[in-house]
Amino acid sequence: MAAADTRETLLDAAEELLAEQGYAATSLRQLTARAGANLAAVNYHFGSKEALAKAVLERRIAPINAERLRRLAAIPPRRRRVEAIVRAFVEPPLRGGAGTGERLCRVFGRMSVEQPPFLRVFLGQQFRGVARRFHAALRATLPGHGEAEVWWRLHFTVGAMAHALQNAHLFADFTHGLCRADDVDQLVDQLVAFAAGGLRAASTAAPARRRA
Amino acid sequence: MAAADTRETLLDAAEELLAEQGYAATSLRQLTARAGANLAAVNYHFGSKEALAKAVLERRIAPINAERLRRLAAIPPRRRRVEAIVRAFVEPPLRGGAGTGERLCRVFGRMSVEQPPFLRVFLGQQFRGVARRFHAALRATLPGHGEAEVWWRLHFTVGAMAHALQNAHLFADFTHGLCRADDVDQLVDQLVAFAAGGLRAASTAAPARRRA
DNA sequence: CCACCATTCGAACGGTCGTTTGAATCGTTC
DNA sequence: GAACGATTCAAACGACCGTTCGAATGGTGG
Repeated sequence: MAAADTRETLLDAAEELLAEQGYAATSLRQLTARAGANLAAVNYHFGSKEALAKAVLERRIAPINAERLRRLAAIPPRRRRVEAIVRAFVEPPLRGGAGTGERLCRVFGRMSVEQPPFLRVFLGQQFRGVARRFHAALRATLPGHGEAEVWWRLHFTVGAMAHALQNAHLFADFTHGLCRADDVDQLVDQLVAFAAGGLRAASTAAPARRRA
Repeated sequence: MAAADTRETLLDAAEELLAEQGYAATSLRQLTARAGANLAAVNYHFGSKEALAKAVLERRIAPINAERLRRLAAIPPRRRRVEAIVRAFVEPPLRGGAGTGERLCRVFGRMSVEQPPFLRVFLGQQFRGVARRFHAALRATLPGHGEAEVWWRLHFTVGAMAHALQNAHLFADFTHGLCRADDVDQLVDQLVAFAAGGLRAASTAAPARRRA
């Protein structure tokens, strides 16, 4: 097998296993076995397990964030409604770069939750710029909402997206197969409607609030 | 130290570490050291690491779900608006049983994402009943929405809740401290407004949809 | 054909993991 | 105070971890 092939195969196997089991629970022996490569190949091609995990994310994040910004910019000013902005934000990661939508999103979700210390700074840097752009676009479309409020709601949207894919199986059980998160079209439509509704909700007054 | 104390101390230490690092990344040596107990204490009191993790969840889930149902039932029929139902659903886990709100929710989030195989069935059983009750209550308040649709949106609400706490630190960085997830009052208010808005959003038509 | 460099391979390293064991210790009961 | 069950303890078990190393292998340019 050519060297480039081995590298790519390792990245694919790592992407699968990180999505299924997370970072700590995935061993290099299991990973290289699935990739049909030698155990030492990971350290030869990437240097370490951490570097491999980083490479898995790097391979996907950049194209997805670029696609998000491309779609955001492509929305005609007359159609700058919340739905369109949310769709530009959630659809690229859900559909993935190359048919890897669900798996990729699960990797992100896992990593962002497991947060191996070496990834915190890295993940923050990768998403900060895109988040700012969408935050600004949403504020422009929702003039009555405060800055913090829109941040909160964008954050909630990310959570809804990540969770829906993470727990696709559990969710299908809950609903006796009524809702299937592997139907990406349905998922995107439902998520866009929900998040847009949440973003548009009346601004919270914030003063004197009741306790329980 | 009395036996009951050791048991409880182990549960507390496990709750902290599972929230911070997840299941796979937490070792029993680290855990027992923090609890000031002997390494063998875990296997003596709980039988295994898996059983300890299960016990951590069991200690909290039942009271929280009971509180959810209590609050749901306590809503006067005249005030059965979406906001009240959502608040009854999200506030008990966020505030936690005994000042442990954030930590507990992080444990849930971690576990539901990491999904150690031995916990999948367990978690499903614990939440199925409560989820059904809230699904029914929401449908009664939102007569125009379909069954699957309300399931989707309840699922999204859970994701928003879990994610907001999981990534509290990252989020505070993004917003330069503008949004602090450790301010539970603010978090609950923002989440209730967002989720209620999302739940109330117009029903998705579902037919012929565009592709990007 | 040969020398060369990149890659693969089997084997081992030290270290940590969850678990088990058997003896030491504690609190209670007679 | 002696006997006893419950609990704690130090130590070790085998297994698996990420990483490293030197030899074997492969294709390429001289």
